[in-house]
Amino acid sequence: MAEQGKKKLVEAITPMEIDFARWYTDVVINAELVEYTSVKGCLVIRPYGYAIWEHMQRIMDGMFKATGHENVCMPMFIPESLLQKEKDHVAGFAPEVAWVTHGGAEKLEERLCVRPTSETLFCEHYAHIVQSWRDLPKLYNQWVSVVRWEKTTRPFLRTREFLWQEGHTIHATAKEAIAETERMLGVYQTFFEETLAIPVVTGAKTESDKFAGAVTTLALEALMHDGKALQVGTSHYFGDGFAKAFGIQYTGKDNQLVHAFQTSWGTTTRMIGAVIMAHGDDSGLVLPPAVAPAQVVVIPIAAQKAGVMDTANTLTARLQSFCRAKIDASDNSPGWKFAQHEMQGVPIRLEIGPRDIEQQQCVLVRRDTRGKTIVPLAELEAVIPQMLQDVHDSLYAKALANQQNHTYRCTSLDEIRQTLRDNGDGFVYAMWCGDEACEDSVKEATGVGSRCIPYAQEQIAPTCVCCGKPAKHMVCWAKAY
RNA sequence: CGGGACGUGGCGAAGUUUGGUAUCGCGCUUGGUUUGGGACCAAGAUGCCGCAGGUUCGAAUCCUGUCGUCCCGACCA
Repeated sequence: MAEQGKKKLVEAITPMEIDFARWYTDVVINAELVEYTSVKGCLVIRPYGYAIWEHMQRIMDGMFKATGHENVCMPMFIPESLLQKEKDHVAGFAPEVAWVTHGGAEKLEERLCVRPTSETLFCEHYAHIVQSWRDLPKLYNQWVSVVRWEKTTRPFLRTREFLWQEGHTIHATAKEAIAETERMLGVYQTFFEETLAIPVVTGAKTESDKFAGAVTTLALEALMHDGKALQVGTSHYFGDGFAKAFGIQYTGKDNQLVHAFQTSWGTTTRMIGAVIMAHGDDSGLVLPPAVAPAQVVVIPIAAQKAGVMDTANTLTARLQSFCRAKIDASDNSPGWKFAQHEMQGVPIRLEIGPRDIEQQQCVLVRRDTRGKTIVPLAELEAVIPQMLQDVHDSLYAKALANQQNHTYRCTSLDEIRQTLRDNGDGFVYAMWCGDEACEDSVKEATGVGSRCIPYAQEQIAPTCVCCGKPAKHMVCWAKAY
């Protein structure tokens, strides 16, 4: 009874098993990542959520710089006539753009679209600055927000305004541009594995699922706890289609005037959603150490007892010389703090109280396993970095095991239905003839859609899972966000 | 954009059927006692009942519209 009274005080998180969607929203709110505003799909990213984004940004931006990219910043507005220049592109995006029609009280002669993506702006710019083969390549990236007037919205996963990075590169040859598309997919994959501890399936999108205006779209798909796929990054090869539409030509070494070849690639704040749904549990967020705003939280026990706060403060300063550490000196009870920092996914909790000080030790508790270790204070410099690495490694291993346990290989539509019913949602690997009608039929019949044609191809069967004609590819199918 | 649910101090709810003084719990503030898994006592503060119209002597409650949130579908990073 007393326990029941206590539980009522706890900010309830709906258990995943009961309702995964509610679990997700409970976590984003209770971990203080976002706050709703009065505009649908436009959320406040709160300091804790934004700090996670800043770490993602910092690390990824370093990877872009290391591969020779420069940051730029394009305007937010695109004149309608500019957006119209590439017909597939405009057809893809027109349904979800927001328009500016007035400046103050004056109606604009030409309405301006709020960028849903910036290909057209980059193209206009490239048309001006690219004249010679000596001007190529240009390897640009920008960190901005874009607006897409989505009908249904969910924090981080689908918002009307979202933060992202969009890389836009232009090259002399198709070969170079294709290599860039693949290289950046690889950069993303490394980032997901080594920074976010999330395994991904990489491959090409099918024709029907390509980016509007692209020749090919490469994508990274991650599997969430509920067995649904989340597209967490894309890398597009445009050929010279945009260059032709926008008149981007250069004079080659042979004095011939030719069109240039382009790419674009992007990742968004959706990655925060991926972290939540790939690592989180019923106590809240579980953050990979690389992007955790605090990697260690110090919790003084019996803080007003002589020496405790002094020791805790000194210890925190010491930790800060080799990791991101903070102290929770609020007057909440220790139990409250434990729950709060678990909710926020802090990788390691360090408890220090009178008993520990007497013994010159402290208690370390890992967020992911809740494993407790008593460690001599003198050994923290060695123990904590190792523990952070262990947390990362076991998060990755656990996510990978989850992905593998929920990856099914099927040879018929019935088998797909049966497997999903018996084992829950996940990735379904099955063969495909390449016909769009079959792609649609699979979705219709089983509920899973094509996510990508994985690079890691397997010969599961000689024939299409749907029509029985000779198969061209193995496709990764899944229910998706 | 279709189907369903819901908007009441910061949060979660009761009150709406049957119109009549705005309720409860948590949180917050101040003081004190506490502190190894969401502490306790005392005293306080906080409401245009989502918003706009309408009906009525009187609306949180009835009617119309609108905005937002959640869930399920179709579309999308």
